Amino acid sequence: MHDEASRHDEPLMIRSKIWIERNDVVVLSDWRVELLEAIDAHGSLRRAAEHLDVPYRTAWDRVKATEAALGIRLLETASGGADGGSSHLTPQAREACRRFRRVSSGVQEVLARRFQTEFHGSE
Amino acid sequence: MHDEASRHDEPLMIRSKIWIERNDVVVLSDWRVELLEAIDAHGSLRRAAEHLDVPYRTAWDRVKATEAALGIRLLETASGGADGGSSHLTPQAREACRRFRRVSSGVQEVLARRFQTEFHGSE
DNA sequence: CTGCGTTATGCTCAGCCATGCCTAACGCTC
DNA sequence: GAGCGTTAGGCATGGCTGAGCATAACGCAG
Repeated sequence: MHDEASRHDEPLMIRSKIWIERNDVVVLSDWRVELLEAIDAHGSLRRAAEHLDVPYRTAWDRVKATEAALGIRLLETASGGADGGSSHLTPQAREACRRFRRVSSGVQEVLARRFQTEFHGSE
Repeated sequence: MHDEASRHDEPLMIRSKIWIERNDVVVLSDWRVELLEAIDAHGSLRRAAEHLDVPYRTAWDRVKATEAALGIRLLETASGGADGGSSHLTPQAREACRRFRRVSSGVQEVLARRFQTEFHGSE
């Protein structure tokens, strides 16, 4: 033990995660919303995945899991064509993202401010 | 696939985690603070562990990890004696808990209120 | 009809982490 | 000194998750 990997030269950081679940399974999370927004921005699941530096397989899994948990269709996809294919968000997907953003907005900033006050960036 | 475990009869729930880390290792978290407070309340690591329904081994590991990451001594322990032994928080441990509580206080309530507004308890 | 890039999905494997089991030391009581 | 309950820690194991690999289908361009 005592690998001493926790060197004390780096500063402390406050972090947080926010998600929605049902029956102990994740329905929506900040990361998943990021993924959906990246898909929307790139028009492609594959490009979104590599933009977030996560395997395509993983990204696809999460989208499917989210669709199942949320019970709504999130993507309108097309395979084949000049560009190989595409993925776009459904209106309900965009609405879900917006709602989630409204729920979680500002929390990290509040935490960062309080953290600064209590731990003043060191310990 | 499609194990259909995500039945839609149960309501959605908003959840969150808050923690402090350094160099990607957890230094303090809401769960760890709970553990420390339970130790303080019971005067024993073992009783705190079973109160939180977690193996003693795990609880002890987390305390040690927290001490290492935080760089301060958290427990004053004694083994042997009439009661078998005891664990009590050091003043610095209590101070760390208080600070963390001040940082994270109220967040869950705010999220719950917003969540209620956006998803009104269903979907 | 061949090639290309994307969607879609199954399968395997490795790594991590929690859990559990075991042992030792301690110090009080009887 | 035997017993008890607690702290302290080593070690094995099992399960879950992510990552990687493989494959098929699709539809347009050339």
